[in-house]
Amino acid sequence: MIQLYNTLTNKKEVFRPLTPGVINMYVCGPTVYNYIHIGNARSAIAFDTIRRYFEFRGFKVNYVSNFTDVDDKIIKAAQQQHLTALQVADKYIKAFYADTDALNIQRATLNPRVTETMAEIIDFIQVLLDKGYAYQASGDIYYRARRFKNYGQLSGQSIDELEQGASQRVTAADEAKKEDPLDFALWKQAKPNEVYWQSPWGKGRPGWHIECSVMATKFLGETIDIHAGGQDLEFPHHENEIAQSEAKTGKKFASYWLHNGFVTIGADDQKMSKSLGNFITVHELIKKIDPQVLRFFMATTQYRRPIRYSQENLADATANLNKLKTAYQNAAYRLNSANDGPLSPKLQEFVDLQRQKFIAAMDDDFNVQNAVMAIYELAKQLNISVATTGVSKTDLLCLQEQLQQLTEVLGVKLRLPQKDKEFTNKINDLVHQRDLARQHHDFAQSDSIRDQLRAAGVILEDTPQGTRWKLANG
RNA sequence: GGCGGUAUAGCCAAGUGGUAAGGCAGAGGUCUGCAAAACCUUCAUCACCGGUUCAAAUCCGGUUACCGCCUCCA
Repeated sequence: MIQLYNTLTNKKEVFRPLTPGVINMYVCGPTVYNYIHIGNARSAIAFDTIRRYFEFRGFKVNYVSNFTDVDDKIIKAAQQQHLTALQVADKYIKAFYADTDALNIQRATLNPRVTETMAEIIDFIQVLLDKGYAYQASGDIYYRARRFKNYGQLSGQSIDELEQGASQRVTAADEAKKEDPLDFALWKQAKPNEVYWQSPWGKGRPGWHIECSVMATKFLGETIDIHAGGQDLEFPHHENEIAQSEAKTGKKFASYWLHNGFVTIGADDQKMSKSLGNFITVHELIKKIDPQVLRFFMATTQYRRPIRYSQENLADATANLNKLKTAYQNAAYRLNSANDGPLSPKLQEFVDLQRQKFIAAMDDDFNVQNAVMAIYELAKQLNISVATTGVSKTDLLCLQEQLQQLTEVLGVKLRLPQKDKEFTNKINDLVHQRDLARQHHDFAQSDSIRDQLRAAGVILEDTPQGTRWKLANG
């Protein structure tokens, strides 16, 4: 039984998809005018991990995440870079895939783009106009927020309080066109030299909120199981999506709303955001650190909690990940000399127990902190087994496989890429020379070889089964 | 002003009534020619005040601090 914290009700609820065994999930994607920063990555990692867990539990997940490929920021970037809006979008979509692939984020089932969904967006707006939920105002189309009786249900805001907040601000030029400050744009009239689409209301482009309503309902149906995104989207973006979608279909838009916490940075733990300018792009960061470390760092924090970005926390994550990788690799080395034999029932029982604990923790709103404990238990037992005389290959493989499977749910790979054969032979040769020196108690010579290898990034470890080696950088 | 979220050891963090999981770092030990890796041992009364209770980090009331949303932002 999986429980999710539903932002719509502010409660943990038992998760029941509309169709048993199938999950339709929509995650708000990025506006592609820049490289994604690690806050964006956090969101992608959080929901990728959730998706992986659902799949681990046997669900089929239809995972749709959009690209906002036309908006003010893109148009501005295009003008600055002397490119078309389309070219800017294409460039950063490509970069998005490069970054997310490095972070082992599975590709979505579908990544629809706003510019490829224009006909449906126009139709959708037309329905809202026909139903009286929208109105024209000098070329723009706005949504009548007050007309939608449940407006504010997701964010827990009362309409009047919102109005109070809004009233403190200076009214912009566009505000004057609206009937009510709460209203938001569905369609914006094109300004000179802007990219535009032809509509029944003239040349223009969609407002920000409408695209997600259209794409979610188009590709996943009028009622979807899970709608997800960052906490900053809860209001007004998701609130407006509900208003648009439910006004059109008369049906519940999404059963469960999930919102991930922010990445914070600096002494005062400020939210990392593009508007504050305090962001670090994935593109730059993964030049300096192993993308798997970033993945591990973010995937091992429960999705609703904030993540404090700091060198210390990153170093912590590195150490923890290395611990797991080392256990996995040491087992791989030990397998060469392990005995054949049946699986020990006691070990089987232990492994099953850890797996159950992992599942119980993840079932509880993806409590990854508790889930990861089972992973550490497996790694510890693996280390103990590796050091046990006469351990069977079967036992080692059972532990190793389970460790691998559970970390893979977090999107973290423990298995190393194949090393170059020529390189491997060269190292093995030196290791052999060192072993000979050690046999003759020529420790000056053996230590010299070890130092030489260390300088080359190869670390030697002597075990009762012989000398194993690994690369310093993992 | 409204709404929401946090506050547990140097750091990350679990824990929703029964006397503080786990990881990193630190200290000590075992193993090793020395290392490395690993294993073992050790390390906190839970922001503050008051209340309920045989018993509270956990429930109730209040206070403080920090963060976020209400405007484009994952």
